Amino acid sequence: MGRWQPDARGRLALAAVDLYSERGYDATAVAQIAERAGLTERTFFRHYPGKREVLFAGSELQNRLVTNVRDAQLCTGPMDAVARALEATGSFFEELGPMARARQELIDANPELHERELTKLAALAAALADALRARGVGDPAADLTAEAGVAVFKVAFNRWVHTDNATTLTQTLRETFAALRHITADHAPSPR
Amino acid sequence: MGRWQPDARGRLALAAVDLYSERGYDATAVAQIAERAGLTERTFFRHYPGKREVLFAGSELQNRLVTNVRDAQLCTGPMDAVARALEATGSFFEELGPMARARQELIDANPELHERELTKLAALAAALADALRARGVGDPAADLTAEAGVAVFKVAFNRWVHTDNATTLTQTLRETFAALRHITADHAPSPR
DNA sequence: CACTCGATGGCAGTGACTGTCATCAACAGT
DNA sequence: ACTGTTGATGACAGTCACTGCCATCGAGTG
Repeated sequence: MGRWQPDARGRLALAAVDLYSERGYDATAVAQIAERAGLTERTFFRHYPGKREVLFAGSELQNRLVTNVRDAQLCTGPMDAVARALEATGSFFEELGPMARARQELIDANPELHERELTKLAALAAALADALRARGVGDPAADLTAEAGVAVFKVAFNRWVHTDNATTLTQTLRETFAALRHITADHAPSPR
Repeated sequence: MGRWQPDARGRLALAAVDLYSERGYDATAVAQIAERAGLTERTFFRHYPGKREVLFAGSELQNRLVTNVRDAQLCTGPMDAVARALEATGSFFEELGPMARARQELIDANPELHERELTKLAALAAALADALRARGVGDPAADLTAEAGVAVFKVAFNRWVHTDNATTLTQTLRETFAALRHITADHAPSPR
């Protein structure tokens, strides 16, 4: 057996989420997280670069999206590629189920965490735009498609997460993309 | 004459921007800002809630946008209202001229500042969505229109700020809205 | 057995931010 | 002119996130 208990990182994450839920994010000190995990504060910062990052560690969503966009059929337009890539991630969240909702409650309750989420979504948009450029989409179409796609995701996810599970996230995403299509179709160019 | 020099807040802002530009944001301590302004660190935090907020103090852009959306003609669709409200703010930035670019350079050089900017844009989207709902726009159309509008603004502003002033921001916004219209028009509903 | 390596502890330090109380000119009312 | 209040500031101690540096010590390696 090792000199230390296994999976220090996982224990830290568990302790952090528990404490954030129990006493609130602000009222939780890093030293308390470390103590509950049987470690020291210094070790916490060896596993996570900050207090917030425990809740934003993975990059699986971004990886899936980029892969999906890269592997999309060549005939599809940029918005189709992004839309289908996003819709394909619905299962990702529905597997997590109530975990995703609990996490989102934590984030919504803290401006600092909400801010961190926005930068994660911005990174996602940047990665999507890069994937589109790799498909030959030019500028500013690549950035715009990525940003618009993430905007749709924001609205759809927010709607899904605050609804008592009648419709799936994938379905909500489809409807939101359709709504964007209608909204922009009504929009006429501004007169000079 | 008062007991103190006038406009403490303004002196703090000036000192902060100067120091951020000279030594960088991270290398500048709040105590140094206060010292240059002839004040103490404690007083800085009485005028600004944090080190970042010096660069994000005003809310004039948001006020203008909300007013413009509220006063838009009733016959215009939601996206038209948002598009024209945004295009009307072009003059706001062009009056500021090179100040806007210098500020953006600072922000782009620091992830912490960039993060703050994202939450300001998110607040702007929320305010736009509220203004749309006040016009009778329902959900999720209000949120979606606001988020899409802000997405367009992000791309257009980024493009304008990194270009040597050939075209105006208003013009860039018009083109970007047109690009969004083309991109979404090509997008077909996903097959079930 | 010696040697290295990797994960951790310990500890001091910096800097952002807060709570609290003291100060003191300006101002209002009498 | 006297007095009480107010408002912006100074002064100071304290908390907490985060960092650098060095020590420790079991586990693998030769």
